[in-house]
Order: sequence, then C-alpha cells, then structure tokens
Amino acid sequence: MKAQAGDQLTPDDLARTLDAAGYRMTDARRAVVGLIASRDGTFDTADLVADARRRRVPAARATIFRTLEILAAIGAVERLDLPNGEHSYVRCDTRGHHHHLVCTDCQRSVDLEELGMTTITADVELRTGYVIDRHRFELFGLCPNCQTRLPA
Amino acid sequence: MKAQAGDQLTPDDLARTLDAAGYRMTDARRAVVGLIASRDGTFDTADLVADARRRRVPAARATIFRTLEILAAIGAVERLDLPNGEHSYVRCDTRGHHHHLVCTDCQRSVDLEELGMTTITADVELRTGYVIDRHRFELFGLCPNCQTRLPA
DNA sequence: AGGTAACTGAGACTCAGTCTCGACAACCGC
DNA sequence: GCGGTTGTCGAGACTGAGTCTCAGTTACCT
Repeated sequence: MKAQAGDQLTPDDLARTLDAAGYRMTDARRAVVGLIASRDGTFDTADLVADARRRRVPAARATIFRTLEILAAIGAVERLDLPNGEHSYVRCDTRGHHHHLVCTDCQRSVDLEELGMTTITADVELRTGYVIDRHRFELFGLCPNCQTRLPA
Repeated sequence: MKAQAGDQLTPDDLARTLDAAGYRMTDARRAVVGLIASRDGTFDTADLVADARRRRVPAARATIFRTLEILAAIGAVERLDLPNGEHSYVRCDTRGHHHHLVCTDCQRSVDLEELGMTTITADVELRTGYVIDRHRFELFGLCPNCQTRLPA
C-alpha cells in the first residue's frame, strides 16, 4: 500500500517516458497530465473536459481522449470499468503490475501491489488448459472515511 | 469446473426465476433466451440483434437490451468488459458466485467457481481499512483449441 | 534555421444504449 | 372462459461517448 501524492509522475519522468515510447512532449499533453494530477480518485473523460474548460486549459475534447489513450499505454493511468458499466480512469501511482481498490462513494482509489494472482492463474491454467495472458481484477467498497461519514 | 450445455437454464427454470423476481414470461423473452442458448462464448447486443434478424425471431432491439438487463439481474447472463474496452455478455452456466475465463481468439468462455478471492479480499480489507463489497475478476487467454490452431 | 512528421482543434460523424408512447398480451380474480 | 389491470412490446426518435477528418501548427532532428 503506497499511493501518496509524492509518487506521482513528475514532468521529467513523463517527458522521458513519452520520448522512450516515441511520443512528443507537447503543451496539450502537459496540460492534460496537470489536470489528472490534481484529480483525486477515479474520473472520466467528461470530468477532464469540464476541468479543462473551467481552468481555461487549452486541450480540446479529442486531445483529451487521445492523451488518455497514450497515458494508458505507458501505464501512467489505467482504464477501469465501474460496477455500473461506466468507463473511467485512475492515475497509477504504482509502477508495474498492480490493482485498484476504489471507493464506491467518494471514488478515491488505492493501488494494491501484486496479490497472489499468479498462483491463482497458474492453477486455473492447469485445470483448464487455457494459456492466460491477462486478467482484470478490480475491487470496490467503502473507504474508511466514507464508512464513518455515512449512516450505517 | 463445469459448464456443459446441459447445465443451461431450461424454459421452466427461466419461467420460475422470472416469476419469482416479479417479471412476466413473454414470447420475446423466450426468444431472446433461445438466441443466447444457441450462442457459444461471449456475444454482444449487436450479435443478438443480427441473430434475431437472421432467424426471423420477433425481438426488437430495445427488447433485446431490456431482456439482457433482466437476465443479468437474475444471473442467467453476465456482463463483461473485454480487454479492448467493449461490453459483452456471457451465458452463466454456473449458479452462485463464479468467474469467467474467456478465449481472446474464439471468445469461448469457461465458468470458474470461487477461486480463493475471499482470502484475498479479507487480506486487502485488513491492510487498507476498506470494506469491500464487490469485485470484478475476469481472465483472458487462449483456449486449448486455439493454441493448437494458431501459429505459435 | 529549415524540413518533416507528429500533433492539435473544431466540428462532423457513428453507433451503443436509452427513452417515449401507443398498441398488445400475461396473469389475476371472478 | 372473460374482462381488467398493468407490465411489456415495437418502432423510431434521441443522447452522448468515442472516433475521424483535415487543414493548420509545432516539436524535434540535422
């Protein structure tokens, strides 16, 4: 369990990572990353579009979609599917393989490092003969804060 | 591991389950269940709409969406999110809590009974203080058939 | 500094999913 | 078996997330 603000992608990290993957560092991308950095918990594209408009950040709707796609590709952000079927994103404060635990009330999210999935998938491979190459594992519940804040 | 064709919801089961949940048994619903029964693996709403048209089954698009919603509510079907972000459905041949392992090539799916998730979620609750009330766990890979059929 | 390929914004477009509303048909009680 | 009530249906309009196009701009390489 980590995921404090300090772990976030610095502008330099970002520039380097983008470069390594063959992307350019542009104002629009910096802007979108800025919007994401000041977000807490999960958010969707509409949220970012609204943020951009409100804060007069120059980033068109199409650019926001495109940037999120790239950020997801380099692992700075992950695309989630909320229980209600909506798509949303979370900032990934953890490098490497991890999972997200999302509060169904305030949307705040915690990164969880590897949880023994490999044991499970290995077992399933054995039992089914499938070769498993990816999984989706997302946890939803109430964070400590919302537990006390809400009527039981 | 089960999930043979014989496990499918019989028309009687269906009628009873729908009734218990306060729904009526109609021709359209029978038709949609029939379409689903003759499907193998995951499918999406467009697939069913096409099937219905092809087989002259009387079931309008809106009805197919509505029926899937109900079937998901009673657990006869489950809504999945494919790795590419698309929504799709699988027939659930297993009652109670289970997971799906989907072939990324032929879309065929296997139901997996509980896999020790409760241990993992209990552990996560302890570490984070969250109260977890649901999770999404889906496995993707190549089924034995597609492994041999495809060039390595 | 100049050239080139990647990127951007604006808006058109697509298509999954929802909604509306008048017609219809399950299921209940008699 | 026969209405009545109320849930359901089909058809098509509507909504909104996500994609695409294209002309103009800009990051980066030499």
